[in-house]
Amino acid sequence: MREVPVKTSRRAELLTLSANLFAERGYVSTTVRDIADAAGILSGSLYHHFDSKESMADEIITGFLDELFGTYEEIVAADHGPRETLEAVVAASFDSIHRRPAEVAIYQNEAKHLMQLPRFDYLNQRNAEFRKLWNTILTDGVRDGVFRADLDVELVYRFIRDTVWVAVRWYNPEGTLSASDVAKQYLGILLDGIAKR
Amino acid sequence: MREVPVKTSRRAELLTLSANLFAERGYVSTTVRDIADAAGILSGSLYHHFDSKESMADEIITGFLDELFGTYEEIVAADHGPRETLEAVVAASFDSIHRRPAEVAIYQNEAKHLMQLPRFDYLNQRNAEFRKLWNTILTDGVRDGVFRADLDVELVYRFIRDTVWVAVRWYNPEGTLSASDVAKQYLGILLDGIAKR
DNA sequence: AAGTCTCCCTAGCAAGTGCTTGGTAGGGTA
DNA sequence: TACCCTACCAAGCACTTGCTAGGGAGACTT
Repeated sequence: MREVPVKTSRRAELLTLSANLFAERGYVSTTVRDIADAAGILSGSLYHHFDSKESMADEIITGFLDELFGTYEEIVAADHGPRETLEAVVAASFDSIHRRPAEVAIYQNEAKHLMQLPRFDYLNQRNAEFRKLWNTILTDGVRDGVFRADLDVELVYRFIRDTVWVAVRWYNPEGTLSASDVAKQYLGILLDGIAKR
Repeated sequence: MREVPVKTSRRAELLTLSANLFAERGYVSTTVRDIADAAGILSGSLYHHFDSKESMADEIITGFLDELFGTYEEIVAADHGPRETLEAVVAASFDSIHRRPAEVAIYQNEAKHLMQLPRFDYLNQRNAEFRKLWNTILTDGVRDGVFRADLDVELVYRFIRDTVWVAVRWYNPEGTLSASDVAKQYLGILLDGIAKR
């Protein structure tokens, strides 16, 4: 009934491997032969583990999004104020960039194209969830007088969303700058601006 | 000696067309047959106008970057203060998103991969120029007391760069929100933050 | 009238694409 | 002994990729 560890181990290994390749070279530019080469097997052998190249990407993205939104739900459930919630969500996002850079990169770079396939319909749902999350935080914050009243909430949402995720392009998990450092710096700019008082 | 208008017209037509396709579907996913179909000709006929698919992308990106950096140079040459320069550069960038969304999208999405080809070495140079531009503006601003002293200039540069360009993903040139509207909102957040005083 | 140039077509090639097939070595289970 | 499982290989199929060779119709130039 339970999955045997050994079975999932090889799958997970191959998924991690292909996630890195997808992130580096892009989904379409990564061939099944590339993946197989990296794994030290032949391309046909991949199809013992997976139905298709597409299903590999699916599994990678699904796993990532499930974990990410699990974290978001915990934060929202904690039910702190808008500002604390915003800070926690931003911190959690940068943390996911730190821990799963490949998955974030794939989500960033390939989602737009994959979303068009029926199989990846859930990406649209996740986007809607994400948008709702941010709109709630920002709207609550404006209502409570924590955020400026003249904000275009929809626009601010887009700015935050894009700015946070796009950091995956330059963030180095092994670098001296930690994810929480980046989050603090970013929140400093976002909340108080770069202009001197 | 001079190029005949008709000659460049057809080229320009095909370039605009392929730029749109590259932006929508991505460079690798756009086939020469896709481009030819959109132009109403056969794929082989494209090679009367261009050496290769790669040279089409090259010409598109080069044209865009030359224009963009021309504008930047004018702004820097005007030699206003750091804050005004920053505002002008941001405004010019959003304006280029408005006028050439396809080119910006291509630059955003494909530069990373194209840069690895010797032919596209100039992308690295342009990146260096861009970085220098922003570092100068920010460093000068900190020196003059216009920007906060505790800024990590390198980090702020990355945030601004990415945030501005990534807007091409959602900005709609035909929408109600103009490029200067977006620039104003963005500068409001960047300079003064979203938190209420 | 002859030549040249632009723009396109017909037809195809070599290299690569995702994926399928039949088969096998090694291990565990009854 | 008989059976099944996991993980893989060898070979190749149908199709797509960027690109090429050679030619032809029409407009312009000389």
